[in-house]
Amino acid sequence: MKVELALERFVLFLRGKGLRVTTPRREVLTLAWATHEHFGAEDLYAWAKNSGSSASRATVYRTLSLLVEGGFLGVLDTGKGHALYEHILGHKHHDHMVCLQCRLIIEFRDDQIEQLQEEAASKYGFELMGHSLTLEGHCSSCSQEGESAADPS
Amino acid sequence: MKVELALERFVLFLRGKGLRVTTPRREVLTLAWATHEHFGAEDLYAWAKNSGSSASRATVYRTLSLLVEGGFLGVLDTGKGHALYEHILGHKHHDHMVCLQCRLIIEFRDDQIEQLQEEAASKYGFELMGHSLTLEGHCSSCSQEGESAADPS
DNA sequence: CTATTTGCAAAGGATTTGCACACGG
DNA sequence: CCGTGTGCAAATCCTTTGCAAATAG
Repeated sequence: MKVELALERFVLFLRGKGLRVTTPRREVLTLAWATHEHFGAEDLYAWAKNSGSSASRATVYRTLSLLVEGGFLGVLDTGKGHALYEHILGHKHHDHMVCLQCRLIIEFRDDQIEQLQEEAASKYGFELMGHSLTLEGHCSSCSQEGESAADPS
Repeated sequence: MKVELALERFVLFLRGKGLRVTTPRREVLTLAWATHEHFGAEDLYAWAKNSGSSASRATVYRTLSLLVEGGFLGVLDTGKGHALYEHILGHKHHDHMVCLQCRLIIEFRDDQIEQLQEEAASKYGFELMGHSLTLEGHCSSCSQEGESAADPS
Protein backbone atom coordinates (compact mmCIF):
# COMPACT_ATOMS: atom_id res chain seq x y z
CA MET A 1 0.00 0.00 0.00
CA LYS A 2 1.24 3.45 -0.88
CA VAL A 3 2.22 5.75 1.91
CA GLU A 4 -0.29 8.39 0.83
CA LEU A 5 -3.15 6.02 1.32
CA ALA A 6 -1.73 4.78 4.58
CA LEU A 7 -1.48 8.35 5.82
CA GLU A 8 -5.04 8.98 4.82
CA ARG A 9 -6.23 6.01 6.79
CA PHE A 10 -4.06 6.96 9.70
CA VAL A 11 -5.78 10.33 9.83
CA LEU A 12 -9.14 8.62 9.85
CA PHE A 13 -7.97 6.27 12.56
CA LEU A 14 -6.73 9.12 14.73
CA ARG A 15 -9.88 11.15 14.27
CA GLY A 16 -11.94 8.12 15.07
CA LYS A 17 -10.16 7.88 18.37
CA GLY A 18 -10.35 11.58 19.06
CA LEU A 19 -6.60 11.88 18.75
CA ARG A 20 -4.77 14.65 17.02
CA VAL A 21 -3.04 14.47 13.69
CA THR A 22 0.42 15.79 14.40
CA THR A 23 3.58 16.18 12.41
CA PRO A 24 5.60 13.67 14.42
CA ARG A 25 2.87 11.09 14.02
CA ARG A 26 2.79 11.55 10.28
CA GLU A 27 6.55 11.35 10.16
CA VAL A 28 6.65 8.08 12.05
CA LEU A 29 4.14 6.50 9.74
CA THR A 30 6.00 7.79 6.71
CA LEU A 31 9.29 6.43 7.96
CA ALA A 32 7.69 3.11 8.75
CA TRP A 33 6.49 3.01 5.18
CA ALA A 34 9.90 3.89 3.80
CA THR A 35 11.15 0.34 4.21
CA HIS A 36 9.77 -2.97 3.19
CA GLU A 37 11.88 -4.78 5.71
CA HIS A 38 11.21 -5.58 9.30
CA PHE A 39 12.54 -2.86 11.57
CA GLY A 40 12.91 -2.12 15.24
CA ALA A 41 11.77 0.93 17.15
CA GLU A 42 15.34 2.08 17.58
CA ASP A 43 15.90 1.73 13.85
CA LEU A 44 13.03 4.00 13.11
CA TYR A 45 14.23 6.47 15.70
CA ALA A 46 17.62 6.54 14.00
CA TRP A 47 15.98 7.16 10.63
CA ALA A 48 14.02 9.97 12.19
CA LYS A 49 17.24 11.58 13.36
CA ASN A 50 18.85 11.18 9.96
CA SER A 51 15.88 12.53 8.11
CA GLY A 52 15.78 15.64 10.22
CA SER A 53 12.53 14.66 11.84
CA SER A 54 12.08 16.11 15.27
CA ALA A 55 10.32 13.02 16.53
CA SER A 56 11.76 12.00 19.85
CA ARG A 57 12.40 8.46 20.96
CA ALA A 58 9.35 8.62 23.19
CA THR A 59 7.14 9.72 20.34
CA VAL A 60 8.48 7.04 18.07
CA TYR A 61 7.61 4.36 20.60
CA ARG A 62 4.25 5.90 21.36
CA THR A 63 3.32 6.21 17.72
CA LEU A 64 4.46 2.74 16.83
CA SER A 65 2.10 1.42 19.47
CA LEU A 66 -0.69 3.44 17.96
CA LEU A 67 0.08 2.07 14.54
CA VAL A 68 -0.05 -1.45 15.86
CA GLU A 69 -3.31 -0.75 17.61
CA GLY A 70 -4.73 0.62 14.41
CA GLY A 71 -3.69 -2.41 12.44
CA PHE A 72 -1.14 -0.51 10.38
CA LEU A 73 1.83 -2.40 11.70
CA GLY A 74 2.35 -5.89 12.97
CA VAL A 75 4.77 -6.75 15.74
CA LEU A 76 7.12 -9.67 15.64
CA ASP A 77 8.65 -10.55 18.95
CA THR A 78 12.23 -11.60 18.51
CA GLY A 79 12.65 -12.92 22.00
CA LYS A 80 15.81 -10.85 22.00
CA GLY A 81 14.41 -8.06 24.10
CA HIS A 82 13.26 -5.97 21.19
CA ALA A 83 10.33 -6.05 18.82
CA LEU A 84 10.31 -5.88 15.04
CA TYR A 85 7.61 -4.11 13.10
CA GLU A 86 6.25 -4.60 9.61
CA HIS A 87 3.43 -3.17 7.51
CA ILE A 88 0.34 -5.26 7.51
CA LEU A 89 -2.19 -2.80 6.20
CA GLY A 90 -3.35 -4.12 2.88
CA HIS A 91 -1.29 -7.25 3.32
CA LYS A 92 -2.69 -10.66 3.98
CA HIS A 93 -1.76 -11.99 7.37
CA HIS A 94 1.33 -14.15 7.26
CA ASP A 95 3.69 -16.00 9.57
CA HIS A 96 7.46 -16.08 9.71
CA MET A 97 10.41 -18.38 9.37
CA VAL A 98 13.54 -17.03 11.00
CA CYS A 99 16.98 -18.29 10.08
CA LEU A 100 18.87 -18.76 13.31
CA GLN A 101 22.15 -18.27 11.53
CA CYS A 102 21.78 -15.34 9.16
CA ARG A 103 18.65 -13.80 10.70
CA LEU A 104 16.84 -13.94 7.37
CA ILE A 105 13.10 -13.68 7.75
CA ILE A 106 10.85 -15.50 5.31
CA GLU A 107 7.17 -14.71 5.28
CA PHE A 108 4.72 -17.43 4.51
CA ARG A 109 1.08 -18.20 4.78
CA ASP A 110 -0.77 -21.46 5.09
CA ASP A 111 -4.53 -21.27 5.03
CA GLN A 112 -4.86 -24.78 6.34
CA ILE A 113 -2.84 -23.90 9.43
CA GLU A 114 -4.94 -20.79 9.95
CA GLN A 115 -8.04 -22.91 9.74
CA LEU A 116 -6.73 -25.51 12.17
CA GLN A 117 -5.86 -22.80 14.66
CA GLU A 118 -9.44 -21.64 14.64
CA GLU A 119 -10.58 -25.17 15.26
CA ALA A 120 -8.09 -25.76 18.03
CA ALA A 121 -9.23 -22.56 19.73
CA SER A 122 -12.91 -23.36 19.60
CA LYS A 123 -12.15 -26.80 20.95
CA TYR A 124 -11.14 -25.02 24.17
CA GLY A 125 -13.89 -22.43 24.08
CA PHE A 126 -11.16 -19.94 23.38
CA GLU A 127 -12.08 -16.77 21.53
CA LEU A 128 -9.26 -16.35 19.07
CA MET A 129 -8.15 -12.77 18.49
CA GLY A 130 -4.75 -13.20 17.00
CA HIS A 131 -1.79 -15.49 16.84
CA SER A 132 1.86 -15.61 16.11
CA LEU A 133 3.64 -18.50 14.54
CA THR A 134 7.37 -18.47 14.02
CA LEU A 135 9.36 -21.31 12.57
CA GLU A 136 12.98 -21.36 13.60
CA GLY A 137 15.70 -23.10 11.70
CA HIS A 138 18.18 -22.61 8.89
CA CYS A 139 17.39 -21.09 5.55
CA SER A 140 18.39 -22.94 2.42
CA SER A 141 21.64 -20.98 1.98
CA CYS A 142 22.76 -21.50 5.54
CA SER A 143 21.88 -25.18 5.69
CA GLN A 144 23.79 -25.78 2.46
CA GLU A 145 26.90 -24.13 3.83
CA GLY A 146 27.15 -26.63 6.63
CA GLU A 147 26.63 -29.59 4.37
CA SER A 148 29.98 -30.31 2.75
CA ALA A 149 32.23 -29.20 5.58
CA ALA A 150 31.06 -30.21 9.00
CA ASP A 151 32.03 -27.87 11.78
CA PRO A 152 35.66 -28.80 12.52
CA SER A 153 35.83 -27.03 15.86
CA MET B 1 9.59 -36.71 34.27
CA LYS B 2 10.92 -37.08 37.78
CA VAL B 3 13.55 -34.67 38.93
CA GLU B 4 16.01 -37.46 39.66
CA LEU B 5 15.97 -38.57 36.09
CA ALA B 6 16.17 -35.01 34.86
CA LEU B 7 19.21 -34.42 37.04
CA GLU B 8 20.82 -37.53 35.71
CA ARG B 9 20.36 -36.36 32.16
CA PHE B 10 21.54 -32.91 33.07
CA VAL B 11 24.78 -34.40 34.33
CA LEU B 12 25.21 -36.27 31.07
CA PHE B 13 24.46 -33.12 29.13
CA LEU B 14 27.01 -31.11 31.07
CA ARG B 15 29.68 -33.75 30.76
CA GLY B 16 28.98 -33.99 27.07
CA LYS B 17 29.72 -30.31 26.75
CA GLY B 18 32.76 -30.48 28.98
CA LEU B 19 30.98 -28.40 31.60
CA ARG B 20 31.09 -29.02 35.30
CA VAL B 21 28.38 -30.40 37.47
CA THR B 22 28.03 -27.88 40.22
CA THR B 23 25.75 -27.40 43.16
CA PRO B 24 24.13 -24.22 41.86
CA ARG B 25 23.43 -25.86 38.54
CA ARG B 26 21.78 -28.82 40.20
CA GLU B 27 19.79 -26.47 42.39
CA VAL B 28 18.48 -24.50 39.47
CA LEU B 29 17.32 -27.61 37.70
CA THR B 30 15.73 -28.92 40.87
CA LEU B 31 13.88 -25.67 41.45
CA ALA B 32 12.76 -25.60 37.85
CA TRP B 33 11.34 -29.05 38.39
CA ALA B 34 9.60 -28.08 41.59
CA THR B 35 6.77 -26.43 39.74
CA HIS B 36 4.54 -27.60 36.97
CA GLU B 37 3.62 -24.08 36.04
CA HIS B 38 5.30 -21.68 33.72
CA PHE B 39 7.77 -19.53 35.57
CA GLY B 40 10.09 -16.62 34.94
CA ALA B 41 13.79 -16.32 35.66
CA GLU B 42 13.12 -13.90 38.49
CA ASP B 43 10.61 -16.33 39.99
CA LEU B 44 13.18 -19.04 40.10
CA TYR B 45 15.71 -16.67 41.58
CA ALA B 46 13.25 -15.83 44.34
CA TRP B 47 12.67 -19.52 45.02
CA ALA B 48 16.40 -20.02 45.22
CA LYS B 49 16.62 -17.32 47.86
CA ASN B 50 13.75 -18.80 49.85
CA SER B 51 15.11 -22.30 49.67
CA GLY B 52 18.46 -21.23 51.00
CA SER B 53 20.21 -21.89 47.72
CA SER B 54 23.27 -19.79 47.20
CA ALA B 55 22.63 -19.47 43.49
CA SER B 56 22.97 -15.89 42.39
CA ARG B 57 20.79 -14.15 39.91
CA ALA B 58 23.56 -14.41 37.34
CA THR B 59 23.85 -18.14 37.81
CA VAL B 60 20.12 -18.61 37.60
CA TYR B 61 20.03 -16.87 34.25
CA ARG B 62 23.11 -18.65 32.98
CA THR B 63 21.80 -22.04 34.01
CA LEU B 64 18.35 -21.48 32.61
CA SER B 65 19.97 -20.79 29.26
CA LEU B 66 21.90 -24.01 29.56
CA LEU B 67 18.74 -25.90 30.34
CA VAL B 68 17.05 -24.48 27.30
CA GLU B 69 20.03 -25.32 25.16
CA GLY B 70 19.97 -28.85 26.45
CA GLY B 71 16.30 -29.26 25.70
CA PHE B 72 15.32 -29.48 29.36
CA LEU B 73 13.27 -26.32 29.34
CA GLY B 74 11.25 -24.54 26.73
CA VAL B 75 10.98 -20.80 26.56
CA LEU B 76 7.77 -18.97 25.99
CA ASP B 77 8.20 -15.38 25.03
CA THR B 78 5.53 -13.26 26.60
CA GLY B 79 6.31 -10.20 24.56
CA LYS B 80 6.24 -8.39 27.88
CA GLY B 81 9.96 -8.12 28.28
CA HIS B 82 10.43 -11.33 30.16
CA ALA B 83 10.46 -15.00 29.26
CA LEU B 84 8.57 -17.88 30.80
CA TYR B 85 10.06 -21.33 31.14
CA GLU B 86 8.50 -24.77 31.29
CA HIS B 87 9.75 -28.36 31.37
CA ILE B 88 9.74 -30.03 28.03
CA LEU B 89 11.95 -33.01 28.73
CA GLY B 90 9.79 -36.07 28.43
CA HIS B 91 6.82 -34.00 27.37
CA LYS B 92 5.39 -33.93 23.93
CA HIS B 93 5.88 -30.59 22.27
CA HIS B 94 2.88 -28.35 22.61
CA ASP B 95 1.78 -24.84 21.76
CA HIS B 96 0.01 -22.21 23.82
CA MET B 97 -3.12 -20.15 23.99
CA VAL B 98 -2.79 -17.07 26.13
CA CYS B 99 -5.80 -15.27 27.54
CA LEU B 100 -5.20 -11.57 27.05
CA GLN B 101 -7.45 -10.76 29.96
CA CYS B 102 -6.62 -13.15 32.78
CA ARG B 103 -3.24 -14.35 31.51
CA LEU B 104 -4.34 -17.97 31.65
CA ILE B 105 -2.14 -20.23 29.56
CA ILE B 106 -3.67 -23.25 27.88
CA GLU B 107 -1.41 -25.84 26.36
CA PHE B 108 -2.54 -27.65 23.28
CA ARG B 109 -1.18 -29.75 20.52
CA ASP B 110 -2.33 -30.31 16.99
CA ASP B 111 -0.46 -32.90 14.99
CA GLN B 112 -1.92 -31.66 11.78
CA ILE B 113 -0.55 -28.19 12.39
CA GLU B 114 2.84 -29.66 13.24
CA GLN B 115 2.76 -31.59 10.01
CA LEU B 116 1.78 -28.58 7.94
CA GLN B 117 4.60 -26.57 9.45
CA GLU B 118 7.07 -29.17 8.25
CA GLU B 119 5.59 -28.98 4.82
CA ALA B 120 5.61 -25.21 4.75
CA ALA B 121 9.26 -25.21 5.78
CA SER B 122 10.39 -27.67 3.17
CA LYS B 123 8.52 -25.69 0.57
CA TYR B 124 11.08 -22.93 1.20
CA GLY B 125 14.07 -25.23 1.58
CA PHE B 126 14.04 -24.25 5.21
CA GLU B 127 15.53 -26.67 7.71
CA LEU B 128 13.04 -26.61 10.55
CA MET B 129 14.59 -26.80 14.00
CA GLY B 130 11.83 -25.51 16.19
CA HIS B 131 8.82 -23.30 16.23
CA SER B 132 6.57 -21.39 18.51
CA LEU B 133 2.90 -20.89 18.04
CA THR B 134 0.87 -18.76 20.38
CA LEU B 135 -2.81 -18.10 20.02
CA GLU B 136 -3.98 -14.90 21.67
CA GLY B 137 -7.53 -14.24 22.70
CA HIS B 138 -9.95 -14.71 25.54
CA CYS B 139 -10.45 -17.91 27.47
CA SER B 140 -13.93 -19.27 27.92
CA SER B 141 -14.41 -17.71 31.36
CA CYS B 142 -13.29 -14.28 30.27
CA SER B 143 -15.25 -14.23 27.04
CA GLN B 144 -18.40 -15.23 28.92
CA GLU B 145 -18.00 -12.39 31.39
CA GLY B 146 -18.24 -9.80 28.67
CA GLU B 147 -21.27 -11.41 27.08
CA SER B 148 -24.26 -10.23 29.06
CA ALA B 149 -23.07 -6.71 29.78
CA ALA B 150 -21.49 -5.04 26.80
CA ASP B 151 -18.89 -2.43 27.63
CA PRO B 152 -20.94 0.73 28.22
CA SER B 153 -18.03 3.17 27.94
C1' DC C 1 -8.03 29.05 24.15
C1' DT C 2 -7.07 24.50 26.41
C1' DA C 3 -6.58 19.77 26.30
C1' DT C 4 -3.59 16.83 23.88
C1' DT C 5 1.25 15.95 22.44
C1' DT C 6 5.81 16.45 22.54
C1' DG C 7 10.78 16.27 23.94
C1' DC C 8 13.90 15.51 27.30
C1' DA C 9 16.00 12.88 30.52
C1' DA C 10 15.50 9.94 34.07
C1' DA C 11 13.28 5.75 35.59
C1' DG C 12 12.29 0.94 34.89
C1' DG C 13 12.74 -4.00 34.49
C1' DA C 14 14.85 -8.00 32.66
C1' DT C 15 19.09 -9.83 31.51
C1' DT C 16 24.21 -9.78 30.93
C1' DT C 17 28.88 -8.91 32.08
C1' DG C 18 33.62 -8.01 34.48
C1' DC C 19 36.29 -9.55 37.86
C1' DA C 20 38.32 -11.62 42.07
C1' DC C 21 37.44 -15.57 44.68
C1' DA C 22 35.77 -20.49 45.27
C1' DC C 23 35.77 -25.05 43.90
C1' DG C 24 35.12 -29.35 40.88
C1' DG C 25 37.70 -32.89 38.67
C1' DC D 1 46.52 -27.81 41.44
C1' DC D 2 44.22 -25.29 37.45
C1' DG D 3 40.83 -23.85 34.80
C1' DT D 4 35.91 -23.42 35.12
C1' DG D 5 32.05 -21.51 37.67
C1' DT D 6 30.22 -18.29 40.99
C1' DG D 7 28.60 -14.12 43.36
C1' DC D 8 28.32 -9.41 43.41
C1' DA D 9 27.26 -5.19 41.59
C1' DA D 10 27.48 -2.38 37.87
C1' DA D 11 26.36 -2.12 33.09
C1' DT D 12 23.23 -2.72 29.10
C1' DC D 13 19.41 -2.89 26.36
C1' DC D 14 14.89 -1.67 25.00
C1' DT D 15 11.03 0.68 26.45
C1' DT D 16 8.14 3.67 29.46
C1' DT D 17 7.15 7.63 32.22
C1' DG D 18 6.93 12.48 34.48
C1' DC D 19 6.63 17.02 33.48
C1' DA D 20 6.98 21.66 31.48
C1' DA D 21 6.71 23.63 27.06
C1' DA D 22 4.61 23.40 22.31
C1' DT D 23 0.72 22.81 19.37
C1' DA D 24 -3.66 21.09 17.01
C1' DG D 25 -8.36 22.07 16.44
